[in-house]
Amino acid sequence: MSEPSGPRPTLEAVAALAGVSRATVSRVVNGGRGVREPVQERVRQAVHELGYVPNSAARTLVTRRTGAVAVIIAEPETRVFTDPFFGRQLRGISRELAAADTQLLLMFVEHRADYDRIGRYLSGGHVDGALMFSLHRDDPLPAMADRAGLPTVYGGRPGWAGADRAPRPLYVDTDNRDGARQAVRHLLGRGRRRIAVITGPLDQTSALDRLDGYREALGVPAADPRLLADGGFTASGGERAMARLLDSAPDLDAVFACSDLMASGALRTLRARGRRVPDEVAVVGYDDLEPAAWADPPLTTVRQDVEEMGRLMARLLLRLLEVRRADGTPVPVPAPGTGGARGTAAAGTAGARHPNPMQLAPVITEARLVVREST
Amino acid sequence: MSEPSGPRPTLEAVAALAGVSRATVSRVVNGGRGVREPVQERVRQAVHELGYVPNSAARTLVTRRTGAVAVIIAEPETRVFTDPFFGRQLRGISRELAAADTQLLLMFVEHRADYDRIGRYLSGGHVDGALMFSLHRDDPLPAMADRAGLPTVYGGRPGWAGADRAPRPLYVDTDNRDGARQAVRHLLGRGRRRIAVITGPLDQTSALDRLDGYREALGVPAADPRLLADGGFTASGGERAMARLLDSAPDLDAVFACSDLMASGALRTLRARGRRVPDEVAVVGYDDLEPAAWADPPLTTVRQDVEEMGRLMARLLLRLLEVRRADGTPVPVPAPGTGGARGTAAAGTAGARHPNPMQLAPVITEARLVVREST
DNA sequence: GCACGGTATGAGAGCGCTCTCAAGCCGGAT
DNA sequence: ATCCGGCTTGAGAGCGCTCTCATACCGTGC
Repeated sequence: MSEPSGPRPTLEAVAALAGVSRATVSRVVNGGRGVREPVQERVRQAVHELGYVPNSAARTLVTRRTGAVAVIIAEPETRVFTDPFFGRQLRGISRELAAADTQLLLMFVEHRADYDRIGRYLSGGHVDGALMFSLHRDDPLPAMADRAGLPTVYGGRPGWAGADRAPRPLYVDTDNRDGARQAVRHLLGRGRRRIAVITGPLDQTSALDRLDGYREALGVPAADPRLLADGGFTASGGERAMARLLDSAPDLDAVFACSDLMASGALRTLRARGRRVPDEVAVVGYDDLEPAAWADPPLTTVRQDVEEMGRLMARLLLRLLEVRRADGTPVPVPAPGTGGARGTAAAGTAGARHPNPMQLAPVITEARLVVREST
Repeated sequence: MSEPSGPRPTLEAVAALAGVSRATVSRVVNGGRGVREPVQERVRQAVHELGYVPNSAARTLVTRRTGAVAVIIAEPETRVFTDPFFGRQLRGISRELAAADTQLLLMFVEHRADYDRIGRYLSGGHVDGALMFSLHRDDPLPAMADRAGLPTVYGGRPGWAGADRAPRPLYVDTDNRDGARQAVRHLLGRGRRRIAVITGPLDQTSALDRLDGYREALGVPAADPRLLADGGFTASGGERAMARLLDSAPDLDAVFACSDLMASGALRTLRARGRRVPDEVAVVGYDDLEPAAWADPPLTTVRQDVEEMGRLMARLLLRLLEVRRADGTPVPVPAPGTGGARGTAAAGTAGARHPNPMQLAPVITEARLVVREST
């Protein structure tokens, strides 16, 4: 506490001051199991006096644990910071990791070259595990993590989940299909008959699943191409998609936009073209984040607890790390539903002393319609 | 490349395969200075064959460098992820750090307890330096970084900058005062006479400086309290502030909101109260981020290149680390303007072999009015 | 009195890397 | 031939920690 600069004190120094061995100090610093109370007290006193802080590199070198996890966002476009979705999820993750004293390493993938750097990083033993978001089809990241033997949890169901590929991926997702069904049924219930859909990029499962829900609710084998447009999950994409839809199907009386951001874009186009909402065209969004509440008129939307999803991802990963550490072997992941967890079940007992590996299963959270003035 | 699991290969293994010593492999891995080409080739071959990746903990242990910097966001409220400002800045930082192969550790401070954890972390040698944002008055973080001897660059001028306290802080900011002056002069130029201001939290220098610019442009020693309201830099805060202003000064004909987000909130209130924009009330925002372009009507605002500010922060820190490494001594920071750098000058020669310590100065970037329909 | 099991502490090896220093080698100047 | 300087390479110490193993110590039960 007294020497601000100069070499940082080591275990050795603390041991000398406390009149014990390095090993004993190490024990005290790591919980003190098997050290008598008076000795512990002496050691803690010395630690305080010298302002000792363990050197993380040395610790990592021998324990093979870094106490950090990587959060990788594979979104090449500007979406990450214009869509509050990522921020919210990140916040949930950050909170949960902080509670477990685990550090968060943020990495963005924007260019081809980034994959190299990140691949090297993941195999470099810098982190204990990884959280990955918003993967598109054929993203090389999962294979990299797999090869590096790095425990990974995905945000959103990865494309190969359910396929034969082993090991089964661990992920957190909402029930996109059901959410979309609720949205479209709501529109049908209000008498709308020409319901268009603005989808996300169709190489992402969340976008595909929402489109599937739309089809199911309508009871059609495939969506009418004139009523379908890809808005790329961005506001300006939603704007353009809405324009295309109005051109190809001028008689539409409702739009289901697969994200609030796209819905807000759609609202702008509708206003520009003089279509009144919801009188002439009803609009439903998805996410229930800021853009929904601020839109004019406020959006009917499908609520998903994004922050909670982030927290669940973090908990799942921390749990996976705990289990791995206990027995060293990779853990089989049951499919969601079949003995797996639903809702927050998997994380409910995060404090259990002996984690049950069977709880390491994908988590599907609920989606729920929130009705506002746009419908 | 063949063994996916099993213990990761070490320098030793590579050395054995290449038929050289550990030291030589180390040299090749770190650039190969002083190693003959055929030997280098043999080593690289072995590295490739074994899929060798250096162990970062071991390296850090001896070099005392981690290759990571902490980004600390001291925003207790939900502002961080609703205001695109942070995201943009983070993006700039992330890009610049990635280019320098430096990792980004993200930490949020939300509760009192977080300070402890972060303090410990900063003194634990986990990172080589820190970037801090959005500090409020009396934030304990700068003192912590200082005590830990951690090179730090601030986003936005810290409160004590210019005071006697040594060492002078290194920061990146825009010319908030000038930006505000431009905004208010613009309103005056259009014949507005009762111009209100919605400020940010007045324990932040950026909020204070913008308020100062407002006063200067109006040529008054202090703002009329009926024309001033704190909007806390949030959308809903702007909404409430606008309502208060309309109550206390019903005859106002213009509002300068010190962020786009607050301006969008103000627009909502104005619309709700039936005041036409810009006919009855002109509105100017600040930032020129998404909310400005999407607002209805689109906002006249003061543009600052937020992403560039992030990049500059990162560059400044990297530079500082480079200099520290070279001579080990703390570097004096000249005041901005007095021999310091303006605009991007400080970062212009980032690739110089022998960095000039004199370039390690606060950077003030330009603010520029962008006129749109709201005025 | 002595063997015994259990617990508290210390000694010391080693985690994987970098870096200093000494040794070896070569060509050119003496 | 001899020496010198520069360049390339290897040997080995050591970064700060954890963890195994041996040792010392204690109280029991025979």
